[in-house]
Order: sequence, then structure tokens, then C-alpha cells
Amino acid sequence: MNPRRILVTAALPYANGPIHIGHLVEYVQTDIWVRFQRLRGHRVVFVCADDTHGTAIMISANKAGVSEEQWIARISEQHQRDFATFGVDFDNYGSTNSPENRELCAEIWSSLRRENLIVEKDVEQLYDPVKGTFLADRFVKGTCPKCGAADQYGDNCDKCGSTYSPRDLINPVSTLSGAQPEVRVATHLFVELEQLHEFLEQWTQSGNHLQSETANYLKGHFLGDPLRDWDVSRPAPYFGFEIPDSPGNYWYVWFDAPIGYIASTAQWCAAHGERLEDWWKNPETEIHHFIGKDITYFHTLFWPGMLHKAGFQLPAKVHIHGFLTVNGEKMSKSKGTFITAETYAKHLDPQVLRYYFASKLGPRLDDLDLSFDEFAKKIDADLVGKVVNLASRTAKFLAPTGLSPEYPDDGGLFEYGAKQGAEIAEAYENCDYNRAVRLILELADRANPFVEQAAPWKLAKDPEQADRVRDICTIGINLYRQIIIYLSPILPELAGKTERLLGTPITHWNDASAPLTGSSVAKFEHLMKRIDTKDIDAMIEDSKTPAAEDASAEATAPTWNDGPEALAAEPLTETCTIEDFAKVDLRVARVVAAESVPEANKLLKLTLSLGGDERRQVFAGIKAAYQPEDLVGRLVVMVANLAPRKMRFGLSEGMVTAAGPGGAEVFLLGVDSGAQPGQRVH
RNA sequence: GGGCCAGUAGCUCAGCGGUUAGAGCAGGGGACUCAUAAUCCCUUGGUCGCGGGUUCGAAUCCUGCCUGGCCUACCA
Repeated sequence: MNPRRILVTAALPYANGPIHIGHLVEYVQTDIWVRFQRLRGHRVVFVCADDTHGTAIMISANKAGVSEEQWIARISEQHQRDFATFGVDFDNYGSTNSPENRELCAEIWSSLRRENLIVEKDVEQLYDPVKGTFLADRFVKGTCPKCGAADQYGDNCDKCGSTYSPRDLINPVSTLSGAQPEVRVATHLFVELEQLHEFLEQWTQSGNHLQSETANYLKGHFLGDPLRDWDVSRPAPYFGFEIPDSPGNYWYVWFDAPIGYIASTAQWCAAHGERLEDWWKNPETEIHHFIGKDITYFHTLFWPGMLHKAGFQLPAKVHIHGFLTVNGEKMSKSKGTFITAETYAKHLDPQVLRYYFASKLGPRLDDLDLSFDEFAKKIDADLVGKVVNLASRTAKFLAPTGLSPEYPDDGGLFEYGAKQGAEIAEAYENCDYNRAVRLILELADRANPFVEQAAPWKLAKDPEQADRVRDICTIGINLYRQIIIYLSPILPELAGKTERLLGTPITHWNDASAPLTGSSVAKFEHLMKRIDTKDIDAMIEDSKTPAAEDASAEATAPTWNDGPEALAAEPLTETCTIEDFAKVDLRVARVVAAESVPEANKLLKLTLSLGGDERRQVFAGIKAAYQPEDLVGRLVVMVANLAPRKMRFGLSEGMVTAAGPGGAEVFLLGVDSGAQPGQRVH
């Protein structure tokens, strides 16, 4: 087989929050495919990047009290750490906020200009006069014009399901500032996608670039009518790239995000002495995108259109997958099923999640359910009980002698496994991982009875039978290794341990058709742990956040179960007057700096901002409950007129309000978004 | 309202025109003790969502209905 040259991308995660197990479905799926192709001897470059532009990033950075650049740098670091934890091994991890991306955006943009695809149109949009920014629909709330339900988003009503323009909302309010938005007109730039209608019809409906259901979806929803113009600009202020020939306008995040694939490849090329043209402008290179079904639209219409007009190579295939549900339901923060990569890894082994996903993933875009019950059973039964068990019951007999010099007669077991390699490879190639896993596990189901019947542990008691024992175990361990080679794209860590056990690296898929002989075997060590359901419970508990933080929980009528203990521990005090209360000047403040006081057991030194240049230094006894870095940027409520107090470590100019008995059980009072530092609490 | 997908043993799924419908897990019985209470053997269990049709023959094709999921409903 001729080696193929393959460029693989996974969707760019938005730099607005942590990676969670739902994201991981995609990155694991893609990484498995990449590892598989490499093992087959193909040339693969696997790139990704953080998607860093847009209004949401500005808001998050602003809330955290840092610049957008600082914010995205922090998120990028977290994302890359999480991917590494789960064995997702990119060749290059870039950022859409990179010079390479800016340059490529400009290049593609000028192509679109040259092709006369860009038109200007005035757009009326709501504008927040306090924040000085235009508002996307989701940043406006108000009363539904149809049914009168309060507190609905700008584009549709949760209560009655009607859709409308944010301008129709009754009493609209900006969620950023609380101000009443006004209507303003701005000039936007549009891509006249309709000019590409025929090309997109042809590209989406032929050539097997898309799963059939996606092709049907596009045909039914978009390609039946003239394609609408695509609004690709946003007026300042906007965190992104300013459009070179349209000052004051910025490329919409969805314009520059997919170009980030190319930019990330460009970075890789620069670092490895390769030419970008070979990867993006050469028909010999296969480009494969892996994405979730939510972003189908961008990757199957705009993106091919842009590439086509700008003279880049079109994707060979866009692989689209469904979403993750947990225990049959959408992930939920209040139920503890909104599990971040970091939290998962704190409690469970990352590689077994890869196995579970693989055992459920198919080539269709169906949703995938993570049932923890099934998860534990699958790992224990398949991996520990069947696969790893093969090694653990044979390796120790081989440690003293090594493998037999010639591969013994095994009744055709190894040969059968080698033959199955073709079918397993085909399943991987088609992203039909659950089929691949089924086929591989069948091999383990054949291998265990062989070992059972041959019973080397009985023969081992008779020194006369030493050769026979070695032969049987040579067979057993080779069958094990064959299985591991097939599983290695899914379980690279287990594959690595196996390489060390047998002192032989796995370098190619075809290693599975040549048994090892004569080599030594290391002392057997545990390869994999069974799942302890206590760890799953702890992980779910760890993922739970108060119901109030979960928007979806509001709709599902949460049940509270608040006991009387807290009140009993600290009974209510005597009544005070409003004047008494007014003596205490509570203010919203932002933590702009936080550091641990090394000599103090309980104290953190906080610098609080009351807006403008007003700063207060406060020592707070919350060391056991909060990490300084987690506090920077957040809003707190402080007692601003408390008499300053000299402490051993410096002057404390106020105090931060918090509840809880103390120690690690301290909970800072939060402030709903919209509040500004310096505002008084009444 | 429209579209797509699925409905097969308690659970997860395979089979997608051809003998009495399969696997894994779970359940029941036994064996073994090398191995992470792992493994092995035997076994219980299904009018293949429901009704029509095509065919010598249908879980498998067509059609209607029911149920569930996802996507849409003139936003992308």
C-alpha cells in the first residue's frame, strides 16, 4: 500500500471554558484515527488550535479582570494540559490569535474580494450605550412579545417557543451592563454565498465527502433555496482581527476560526521545514476534519466555499459526530454529570474513557451515551478480565525463560487474528470503532479458552514439561500482543506498557501478523486497574455545582434538601434597625491580586479594586478554601468602611464577606454578573 | 409542522432477502485456582415496536402507524 499523506484536524475548542468529557468524544475519536493511520504507515499531521476571538471571549476576560490576551493564554495552557492527559497528541496546537492566522485570513479575504464575493450592507443592531458595544442576541434579555414571559433571551422564548428579533422584546436589557439597548446602524460585510451554490451542491452531494445524513440535511435545509449572504464582519469593539481594507470592522469569529486549521499547519511546517503548499494546496494530500454536528453548517458550506475560491485543497471528508449524553441525559451541572477533563482525571484513568468511547463510536452522527454502570462493566470485563488477563496469566511463566525460539503450533489462532486485521483496519478507517472493538474482543474470547485448556500452571509443576509450558505461554502472550497492537490506537498507554513487558516496540500494524519469538520477558507488573465505583461517585460529587449556577436546572424544578444544622450552629442575633445596617458600607469589589501569606496559616493577602484607582489591601482568612489564582478577577462583597487594622503582615483595610463555619468550609459571597466594582450593597 | 436516525433477549448491541435469530454483559448451574473474586464449560431468556404489502421465502425490501432521540421551524 502506498503511504498516504493525510492532514487531520479536530474542531478548535473555544477559549471560553475548560475541556469537558463531551469535548473529549471528538478529540479522542480523532486521535484514535490519527494513531491508526500512523500505525498503518501513512504520513499524518494532526493539528488543532484554540478558537480565541469574539464577544464571548471579551466578556469572559473582562469578568476575570484580565486582558483578552492573558485570558486566552491561560485557557490555552489548560486545554493543552487536558488534551495531553487524555493522550490526544497534536503535532501542533496553535491559536486563531496568531500572526500566521492573521496573514492567512488576509490572503483568503483578498481572494474573496477578487472574486467579487463581498458586499456591504447596513445592519440594524442593538447597541449597549454603557459598554459601548453592539450586542449579539444572546446578550439581550427582556419580556417575550408573544406570551409576556419575563427574562427571555433576545432571539427566542423558552416559555412559548416563539422566535423574534431582539428589537421586539419588551423592556430589553443588556445582560452586560443592565442598560437599555438602543438600535444603531452599522455597515457589515457579507459573502454572497449564492454565487457558490452550484459548486456547493456538487461538492456536498457527491464524492463521499460527507455522511449521507449530512448531505441530506444540507440539501433539505439550505441548498433547496438561494443561499443567504453570510455576515462576516463585526464592528469595533471586537476581539479579533481588523479587516485590512475595512477599518473599524473585524472578521467575525467564524471567518477566522477554520482558517486557524491552516495557520496551525503553517506553524508546524515552519517548525519542521515543510511547505504549507504541500499540505493545503496539493491534491495528493487528504484533508480530514472531525467536528461535532453543531458546527456542520460552517464546515460544509462556508468553509468549502472559502477554500474553493481561495485556491486551497478541499477536505476529503468532514467526519461529523453527535453529542455526549451522560446516563441518558444531557450533561448537567447540578446532577454532577457536567464533568471536566480535569475532574475526570483526578478520579479515574483517562485511557479507559478512550476505550469506552471507542466501544460506542460509530460512523454515524448519533449521540453517544456514557452510562457509568456500563462503563465500569466494560472496563472490568473487557480490558481487565479478558485482555490484560491474558498477559497476567502467562507472562510470569515466561520471565525466567523468555519466549520459545520458534512460534509453536497454536491451532491457527494467531493466523486467524492476523487475518482479522484487514477487517479491523477497515472498521477503523471508516470510524466504525465499535465494530473494530467487537472484532478485537472476539480474539480475546478465543485466546482465553486456549490458555484455559492448555493449563500451563498444571504443567509447570512438572519440570519435564518446561518446554511445553514455555510454548503455551509464548502463544498466549503473542495472542495478547496481537490484540494490543490492534487496540493501540485506542490505548496507547497500555500499548507502551506492553512494549516494555516484551522489550519490543510496536511500530506497525503488520506487527500483528508476525509473532515474537526468542525474546525475553520482563517481570510482570499490573497493566490496568479495575474501576472502583466509589471513584465514579466521588467524581460526580466533585462535579456538582449549586443548582443556581445551572441555567437548565431552573427549568427542571430542583429539589432542595437544606437541613437546620447551619442555623442551629449560629442562631439569629437580635433585631437591628435599618440605620444600624446602613452603618456598614458593603461594596462590590474586584479581586485584582491575591497571594498567599507564607508565614500565616489561614491568610491570603488580597488587593481589591473599588473601580478606578481605588484599591484596598485586605487580609482574608480563606487560605484553606481558595487558591489565590482562582480569586483573581472575581467580584466579591467587602466591608469597605471597616476601621483599618494593623496585622503582623501589614495593614488590612476592610474585610471580605463569606459564609461557612471556617477552615476549608468558607464560601465567598458572589455577585451576579452586571454589578460593577464600587457599587454599594443595599 | 418539516427532516434524519433508531426501536432485535433484563442491559449494550450484531445480523440488513435464504436453513430452527446471534454476541458480550447480567441471571442460573458446574469446573478451575495461573491470573486484578480474573478464567473456562453448560444453561435460562426474544411471536426481531405494531398493522398491511412485495416475495417461494422478511428482523432484513416497500408502506402506514406508534414510541424514543437528534436536528430544524424561515438565526447561523
